[in-house]
Amino acid sequence: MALEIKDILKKNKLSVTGSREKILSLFLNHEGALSHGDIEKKAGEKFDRVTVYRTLQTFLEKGIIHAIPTADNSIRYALCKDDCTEGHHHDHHIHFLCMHCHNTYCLDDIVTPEIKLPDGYVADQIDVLVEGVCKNCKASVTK
Amino acid sequence: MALEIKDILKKNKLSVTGSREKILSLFLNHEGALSHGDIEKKAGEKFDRVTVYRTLQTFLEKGIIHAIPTADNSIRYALCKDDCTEGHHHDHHIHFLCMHCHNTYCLDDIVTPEIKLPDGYVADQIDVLVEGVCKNCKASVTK
DNA sequence: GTAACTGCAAAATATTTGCATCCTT
DNA sequence: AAGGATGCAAATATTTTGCAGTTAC
Repeated sequence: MALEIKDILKKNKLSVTGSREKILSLFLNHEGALSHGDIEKKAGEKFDRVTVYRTLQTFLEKGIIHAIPTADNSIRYALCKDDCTEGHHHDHHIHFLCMHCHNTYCLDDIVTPEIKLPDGYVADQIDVLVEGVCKNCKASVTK
Repeated sequence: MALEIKDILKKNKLSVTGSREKILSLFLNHEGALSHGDIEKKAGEKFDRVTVYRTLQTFLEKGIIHAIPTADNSIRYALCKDDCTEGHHHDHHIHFLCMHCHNTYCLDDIVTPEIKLPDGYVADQIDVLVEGVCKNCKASVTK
């Protein structure tokens, strides 16, 4: 796992530092998306808050993670798939926000939205946020 | 128009005050969504910033407006249709963010998304944000 | 060794809260 | 008249910036 982390950083022409390894490992070991606050908490008191801001910004610019705006105005971040490059993504994202465990899942390559726009509107990118109950929580709730 | 504004406030059991009339009129006279900053600017220097916060909060709670989270982390607000009540909406929203004029349009009752979730995921609410070029800008750009 | 990264301090910005005053009903 | 809304001041929270010291390559 540690090797994978270093590889991702090197592939993106980033120097391998403790904070980057730590923050990237948080994403790799967490199914779902993380908020800035989540990352600060999970990283312990080891890193300055400013470093978290700057690391997330760097990861965003490199396309390692992407931002997910949610209805409660708390931005979450999640790992991008390999085909996300240089901060640009393919033309649609599907995210699922579980009302039960509050995890955010990226379902990008699982479903495809069909959006019929009115005449005259041209779509360039589509972001879908679905709120509901995720697979894991559903399983634990209903037997 | 002034009558309509008062009616909306009264229908929602809100007292009719200058700031509420002014802020509500901004929404009624603007096709698209407004950010907190937009509202402060358009309202001129007449209202305290705190009043804008509190008025938007009140309108949100009454379901007069709803919040639209966007990828750049700037929340916008837009009028709700009549069937939005008490801060709860129907189960899907479609918003269109124009990359040209930067307006945000609500297309709620125009299109219906078809989202096929993986097994085990249960959807409760669906929010769609489409980025592209709106009808008005398309018309002005292409002859 | 050099360029880049980090932590600290501080500035800038955004949001919330308390309270006295004013306005709506 | 009474309850609610507003403005002001101030407290909090969030995000950004500058710079000196440290680390990666």
